[in-house]
Amino acid sequence: MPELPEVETVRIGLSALLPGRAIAQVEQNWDKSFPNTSADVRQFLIGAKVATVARRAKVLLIELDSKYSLVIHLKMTGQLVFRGKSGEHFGAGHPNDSLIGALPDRSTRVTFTFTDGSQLFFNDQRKFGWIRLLPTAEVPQIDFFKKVGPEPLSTNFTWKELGERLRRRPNTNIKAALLDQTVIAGVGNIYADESLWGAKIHPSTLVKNITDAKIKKLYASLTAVLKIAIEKGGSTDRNYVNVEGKRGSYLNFASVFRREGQPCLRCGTTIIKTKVAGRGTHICPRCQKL
DNA sequence: CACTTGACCTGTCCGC
DNA sequence: TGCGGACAGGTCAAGT
Repeated sequence: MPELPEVETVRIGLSALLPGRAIAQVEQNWDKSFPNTSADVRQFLIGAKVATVARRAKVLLIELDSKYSLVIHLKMTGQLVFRGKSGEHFGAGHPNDSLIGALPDRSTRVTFTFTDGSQLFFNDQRKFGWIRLLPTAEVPQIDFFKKVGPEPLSTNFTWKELGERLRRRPNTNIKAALLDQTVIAGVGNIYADESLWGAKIHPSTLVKNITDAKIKKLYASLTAVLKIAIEKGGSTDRNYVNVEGKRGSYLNFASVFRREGQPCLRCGTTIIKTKVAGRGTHICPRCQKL
């Protein structure tokens, strides 16, 4: 589910809510969602205060004042929903806009309760997501962070670097290369399809057959799509919600994702859905030719 | 080694 | 309505 824009939206939400709050209690009903608890919980989690909330790739980092951090991956259906103690409302808009009802519910895997009575719920229908508690200094050493590629929206990420990194996978198709987190961080199925449409590249095109001119276009469309998606609060296809339980609106502005059967916004040709790199893939068959 | 496929899970939707 | 199968936004491990 959540890709870079969705995780960034959650990070922004948590950054406004969590710092300064101290954890009083942690409950879980599915051990695999938060495997390393026991002794660590008591020593470095209970009583610890949230310092900052950061993001790298699709991973959230909640840094505590105990020199430990909560490392969270939402995978396909993870949600982090914050609730004040009864009656207390946080965030913009009406609380009834939340897609999530009373919590905990049947998809709640972990519940963090803060000393002021507020709560953070980790919901995860498919149970693929996870939370780890690690010493903050060791976080960059986990396998995923050692291998993950650069942040596409960082100021020093250029079209040339995108090209160099993509071309380490010359014989695979461009969609699989974009989805490969060791090539570039944070791109998933939605924004791969959106950015390839923007650059008029067929997702099955082998990387070695893509020109520099096309790489430049892809860089421009990818960075633009990610920025717009963050502005729109991400994409809600099925499960994704922000920390208030509300949907993101990017799909109202999407060019191809979930628009099969509808006209291409450039040429009017009907958008089709196929399968590339094992994933549902949306293309304009006229704008994106092999 | 480069690349692709299956597994991890639950829930929903579609065709018979 | 019931039931089987396909599919869903991610990432690893295992397979070719």
